[in-house]
Amino acid sequence: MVKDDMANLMKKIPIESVTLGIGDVARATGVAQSKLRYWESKGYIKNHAVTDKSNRKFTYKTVLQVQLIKSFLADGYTLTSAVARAQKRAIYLDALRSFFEDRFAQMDVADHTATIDLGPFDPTPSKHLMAKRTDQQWRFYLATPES
Amino acid sequence: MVKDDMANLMKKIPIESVTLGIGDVARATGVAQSKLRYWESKGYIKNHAVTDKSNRKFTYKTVLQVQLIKSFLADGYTLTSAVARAQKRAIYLDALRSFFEDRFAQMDVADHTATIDLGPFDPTPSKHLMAKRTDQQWRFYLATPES
DNA sequence: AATATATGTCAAGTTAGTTGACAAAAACGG
DNA sequence: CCGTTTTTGTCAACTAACTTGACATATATT
Repeated sequence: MVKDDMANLMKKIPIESVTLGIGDVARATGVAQSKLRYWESKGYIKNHAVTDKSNRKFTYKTVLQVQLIKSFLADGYTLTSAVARAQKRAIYLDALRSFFEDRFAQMDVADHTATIDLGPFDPTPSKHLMAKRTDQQWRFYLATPES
Repeated sequence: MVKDDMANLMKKIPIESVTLGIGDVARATGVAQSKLRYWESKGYIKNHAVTDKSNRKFTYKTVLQVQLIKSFLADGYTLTSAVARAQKRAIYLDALRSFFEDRFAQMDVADHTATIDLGPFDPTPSKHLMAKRTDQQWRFYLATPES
């Protein structure tokens, strides 16, 4: 049984610190590099280049943003409104990350089962909320924390 | 209030499909490119290059793996055993992802609160387990799903 | 129709990554 | 401790990836 502090690892490599090149973003999203350059020039997506001479770099968050813009464009929105709509949804990633950092206290993985300790279950704080995967399915239950 | 199917977006861009260059991995982890090349040559980390002529590509999972190997090395483990130890923890990311795909039915974000519907609470399946963030803190509660 | 927005292409130049060779630490086995 | 193997760094020549700017063009917008 492997037992470890997963949240700690995730904090060592914040997702914002992982950047990728324009080719990687284009491949992942199916959006042409020329579009990405134009969108960047208009300030719709952010360039995280390390120096002013170096190549463009983007984050995973931008990848999601680009994917969103792409689908809104496909739905017939103009670029400007597609960007605005994508903007509102960008906060999801932040919310998601804060949830993981806040609540994934501990995680155990054995051969075929995984268990996540989600910390105190607020309606009954003496018990911990646990999630367990068996047979490809996650189920919740309450447990009294040890020690 | 923005309301949308976030899990769906994340599924459109599986994290494994996002690849990054060796420079990006080196920057994110602080591990030298020469090390990464050597580790790859020994099969400790996987190269996802698109063609046999093109440059090395790695995934976010590899970034975590590299970070793990690095910390085990710093703890005094040999490279071989650091790799073995990192291997066991690599499944965390898969477990995390499967939890997310399985359980993040819906997510709502308003100005200062975020709410995640985690689906039926198995001890009381008629109610849904909800997570809500207020004041930078996530709390769980049960709710009767609407319609 | 005229103008502004959005995208594609191409060439010449720059930055990033590759390989192979070599050197040299660091770990290992006896 | 010594010889060997593993692991890492550096460097030069080469290739791949990306950049910019110019131009063409298609698609809105007014």
